[in-house]
Amino acid sequence: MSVVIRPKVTIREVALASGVARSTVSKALAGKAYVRPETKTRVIEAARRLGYRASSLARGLRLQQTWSVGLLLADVSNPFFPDIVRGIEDLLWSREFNLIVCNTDYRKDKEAAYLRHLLDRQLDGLILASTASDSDEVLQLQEQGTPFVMLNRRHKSVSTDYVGMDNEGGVRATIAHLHALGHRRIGFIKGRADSSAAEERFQGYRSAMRAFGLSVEDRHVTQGDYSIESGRDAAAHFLRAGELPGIRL
Amino acid sequence: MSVVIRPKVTIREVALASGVARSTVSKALAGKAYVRPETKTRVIEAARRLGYRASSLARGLRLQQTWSVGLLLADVSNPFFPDIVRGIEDLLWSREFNLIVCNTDYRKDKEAAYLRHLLDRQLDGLILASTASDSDEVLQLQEQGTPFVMLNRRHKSVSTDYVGMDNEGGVRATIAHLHALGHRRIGFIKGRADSSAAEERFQGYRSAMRAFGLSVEDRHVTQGDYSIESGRDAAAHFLRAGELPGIRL
DNA sequence: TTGAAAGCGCTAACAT
DNA sequence: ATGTTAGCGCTTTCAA
Repeated sequence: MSVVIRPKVTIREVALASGVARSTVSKALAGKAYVRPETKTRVIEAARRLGYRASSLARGLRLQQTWSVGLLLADVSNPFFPDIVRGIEDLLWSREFNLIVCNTDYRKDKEAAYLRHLLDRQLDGLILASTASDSDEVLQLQEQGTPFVMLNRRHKSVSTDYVGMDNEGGVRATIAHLHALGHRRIGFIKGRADSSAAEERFQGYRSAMRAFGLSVEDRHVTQGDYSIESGRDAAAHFLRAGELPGIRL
Repeated sequence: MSVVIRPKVTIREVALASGVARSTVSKALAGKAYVRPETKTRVIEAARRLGYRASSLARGLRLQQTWSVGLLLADVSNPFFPDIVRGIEDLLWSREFNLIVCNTDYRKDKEAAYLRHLLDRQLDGLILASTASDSDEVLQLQEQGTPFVMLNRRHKSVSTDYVGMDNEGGVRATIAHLHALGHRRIGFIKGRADSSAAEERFQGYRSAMRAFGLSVEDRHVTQGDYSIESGRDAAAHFLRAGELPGIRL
């Protein structure tokens, strides 16, 4: 088997083929600036014939753009995330941008390493969906001027763009519901300590309990970490204690 | 609020700061080639102090590399995929490569468009997990010389690298199991027509049925498309027909 | 309307 | 051991 090595055709070949300068090819293809219609069609035709596609590496270096955004999340295989990834990717696709997916495993070091790595890549934007609430890197990002959004996580001191859900309100509604059903001993499994979302949910629990005149007892609150195992452990804990919690979060 | 614009520090700054040429900085940082130890530490120190990080855009253009691989799949939010994405990303992370995730929605046109797009990006490799078995683009890929692997899908005419599961054997084992349990009327919901995996599974169904001396009846075979809806429709179909299928695939 | 030249930031071949 | 030069492929002044 002989392998056909077909060198990628560059703007140079198109220029040669259509008898104009490289800069003219660029203009003709970009569609802006003055180019004689006749020249323009000739260039476009040559480009088509040669199968020319501009190198995004070269354009990127020149324009300082990558048409890519990075998404930092804890773990794509956590069922919480795929729909989010999907939604983001859909929008990016429509804009001809690419999505780079990064799993941080809830680890600060991995997250920081990834962030550094992504900065080298000069991505056009970053979506942070797994950042610890006290991450220093977020601060650096802001200084660096890289556009980014926090997703479902807030930074505890730095003010940033943020998209998220009403964690506190959600838990309050849940507890109101259980209360309406007549439940009074309502337990709570906390999320990771460094998650602002977990913190907000716990706030919701406490304020709702207080609002209903129920006391928050230590034995009704356990610590989880969003994993299946920690949920099972917490449930077992409640059962062993002879408690049947009305809510598992 | 004044925004601090801190220009990205380039190799030039490091060269200036350490009093050597840009090429020397490059060598010193790369760690190969001859550089006097003293010079080397001076350069490294300057780089550290200035927070220098080489632009991967510039390096990429020069080295014709992107340290990225693209993954084409039907839909990340299909529960089949997240674990695969996760596994791929884990390996890439360890090699300091990035993963670009692309949803094709089982659409040939979207897949082709994405493929073109990814070729412009000059990715270092591609993983095709959603390609129709008769895609022309696969052929082009091969001619272009871009390294790629087919995942769970085979091309019907082109021979490529391939990673997949034993579709036929899996279904045969399933049917053997049902048969051992005493079932005789065994139905089958086919996957998408353009999927080699679906084809292999159906082969497994037919050969296993034959092996057990069971006839494959039209009313026991329906067409699905991997969506929840199509599964529900097929199940409803069987139930309406007064059949209780022993297998839903 | 077109082309020549410069430059994005880097690495490698080639002097020195 | 270090520096000079060229060039990756593109876009954008600027000049013609």
